[in-house]
Amino acid sequence: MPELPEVQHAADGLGAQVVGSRIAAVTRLDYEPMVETPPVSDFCTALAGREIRAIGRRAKWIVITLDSGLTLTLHLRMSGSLIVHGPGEQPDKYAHLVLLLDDERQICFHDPRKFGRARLLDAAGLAALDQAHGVEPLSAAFTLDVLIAILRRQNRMIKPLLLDQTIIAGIGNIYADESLWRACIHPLRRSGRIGRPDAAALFDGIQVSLREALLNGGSTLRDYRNSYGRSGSNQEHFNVYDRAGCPCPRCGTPVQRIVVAQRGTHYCPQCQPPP
DNA sequence: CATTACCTGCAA
DNA sequence: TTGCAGGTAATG
Repeated sequence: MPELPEVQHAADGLGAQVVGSRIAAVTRLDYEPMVETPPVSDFCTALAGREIRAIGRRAKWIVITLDSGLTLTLHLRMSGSLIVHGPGEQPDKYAHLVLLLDDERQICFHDPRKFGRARLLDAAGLAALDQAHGVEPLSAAFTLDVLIAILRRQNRMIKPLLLDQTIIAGIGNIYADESLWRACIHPLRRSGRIGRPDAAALFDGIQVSLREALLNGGSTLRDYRNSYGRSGSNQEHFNVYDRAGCPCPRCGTPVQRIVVAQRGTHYCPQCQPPP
């Protein structure tokens, strides 16, 4: 579920609540595959007693900087959320990882599908995580010329390209569809055949879709909640995502749903002409 | 590039 | 009961 806007919002909300707090202990870890590295016992030991210095985001990873020099990184995958519980509040059965803070609050990694992952990284591990991902689409490094270079160099179907985290980081199925609709580009078009005007429209479409979602607190289809346990509202602003059969907001043509790269894909057959 | 697997809940 | 879901890694 969570894509860039949801992960950013989750990270911001978590940071506002727990930066400066200290992790007393890991009090629950009932699904060990969630921790990819280091071994679970080391993971728990290294977290105990550490102060949270900062919380940010890289791609779809939440990045938690600790006072030990290590960095806790969390990926929400499809159904994860991070919620701060008050003292004594009992986490439900989906809270597979719980960090108890020294003021008795608890950071709960809630994830019904158990796809979420955690890594505790040293500086080299953090650098490797960074290098494994592409440009941040809301950063100054992402310019129209950078996007055009990507489109030319890759020359593959535009939708799978947008979903490839090693090229551009943070776009997922929702915002790929929404960005392409804004740019009037068909999801099957080859990126190498997208000219400068369409690339400029895509550049704007990506940034507008992501920024709007961020302002709306992200999109909640089923599981996503922010760090206060609240849903986002951006799903009320979808133009095409999850709206098969509904009228296109621009021209009224019914939105079509096809499958591209094994993902449900929504577009307007009138505004986004086939290649 | 396509397919499958990882998990569970929920809607059809 | 079946199929589908915001993501990604591991296979042919």
